[in-house]
Amino acid sequence: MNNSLPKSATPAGTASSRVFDHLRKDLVGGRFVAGEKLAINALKERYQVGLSPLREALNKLAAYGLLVQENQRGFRVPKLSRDELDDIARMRLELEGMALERAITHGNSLWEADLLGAAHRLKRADITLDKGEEWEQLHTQFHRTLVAPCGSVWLLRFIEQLHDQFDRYRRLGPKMPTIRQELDDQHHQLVELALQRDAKAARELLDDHIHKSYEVALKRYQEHV
Amino acid sequence: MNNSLPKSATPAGTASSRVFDHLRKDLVGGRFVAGEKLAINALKERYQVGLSPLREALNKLAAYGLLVQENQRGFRVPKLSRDELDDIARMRLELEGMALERAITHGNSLWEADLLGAAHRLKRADITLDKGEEWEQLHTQFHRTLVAPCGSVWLLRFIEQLHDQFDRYRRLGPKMPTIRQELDDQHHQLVELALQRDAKAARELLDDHIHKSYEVALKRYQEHV
DNA sequence: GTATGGTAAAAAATCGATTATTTTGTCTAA
DNA sequence: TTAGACAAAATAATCGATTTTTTACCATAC
Repeated sequence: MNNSLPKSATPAGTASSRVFDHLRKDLVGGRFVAGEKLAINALKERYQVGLSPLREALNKLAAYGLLVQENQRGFRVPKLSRDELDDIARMRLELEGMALERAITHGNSLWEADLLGAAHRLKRADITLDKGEEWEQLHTQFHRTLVAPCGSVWLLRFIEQLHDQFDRYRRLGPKMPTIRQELDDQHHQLVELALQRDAKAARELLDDHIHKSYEVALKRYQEHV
Repeated sequence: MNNSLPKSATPAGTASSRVFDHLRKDLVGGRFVAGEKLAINALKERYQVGLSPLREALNKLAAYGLLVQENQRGFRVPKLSRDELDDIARMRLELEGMALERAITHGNSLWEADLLGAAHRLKRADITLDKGEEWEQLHTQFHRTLVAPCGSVWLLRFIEQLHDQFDRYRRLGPKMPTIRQELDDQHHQLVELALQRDAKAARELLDDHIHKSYEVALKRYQEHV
């Protein structure tokens, strides 16, 4: 019997995990305003789920740091602050730099292929497509691939968390084409340096890359307040 | 009217947050066997809560990394592995070292007082009292205090997470009095070096401290398997 | 005017029961 | 004996309703 049919609208997984993924994307993408208190009943409607799976997702997001939970008074979207942005950027510098050096040491030829693929897909991405969501997806994937073979699951976990937090700032405003091009170029330079196994140069470039992204994020934050 | 009476058994907070705290302690303290599948109904009994708050707590713990959640098949206690222990210890070296240097730079006299207090309470702790739980509490608190003024909330968050993970290994077996004494001494030496603002020496000592703790944890893990 | 207290409405948290999925056990056919 | 099919049991996930707590509003006293 053929059980492999797509079953139409069964995206696999529980209602809770689906709403978690969706909410996470929306929080990182700035679909909620920082500091806002979440109206659970409205979210039920918005995501078409019941209360239980929704609350489970909210609890997970709170533990993950994309929400803050106050006992007996629900969930809110964390406030943004200059201090926190600085903190996040600095931690990205430290942790991603560390991870990149390790990745260049350990990464094999499969990694090289993945990296080339991820960079290529990112370049090809249609930035106009639904609010740049496809580009965002591929951009995240590229940075994930870059550090993937660092050998530490905890380091990767922290980096992913920081990325989500950083993007809350970076994605506050619309795309900035000029600086955008510069950052895109750096992605390819990063791949080259990685393939050449030049850990030192790669780390310096990544530092610069994060620094430039930080400037973008900071500007958007300041315009946004 | 006097509303400030203790209200006997009202430890404040929601059922969910209470069971979260309790479960976290039990998971870190090794009250569950690694790899074990959690029987939710049994937990309901054990912690005297309903299904909803219990599941919310489990979801938070999964996001925090003290449980693994598999869609449609509940929660289990994460397995232990040599590789992961190595990873955790290495990350502790990196992150706590970084945090300690920053703390020594930024910490003020209030911090000095807190640190002395935490070290003193740790020394005074009755290690025989209920399975050393009081000592564990104070030990955690000491290490938290040590790095507290590092200036990065994310760094502190990651360090706390790593501590919980590390303790799953360290607390596998019973106390080892010989090495225990050596580690206790180091706590006081750390305070001294911190007060002297000798960041370099302090970091080296902390490295050694974590290294020794790692040896303990590794031995316990190997005996435990 | 400000503060205090009381009530109604809203929202959060929790419960009890239902539904969906996985696991277990048994039987049958090769 | 073993693989597969099926049913029954166990467990996970979700729903709908209830309970608890907070918030908003208004009246009264100082």
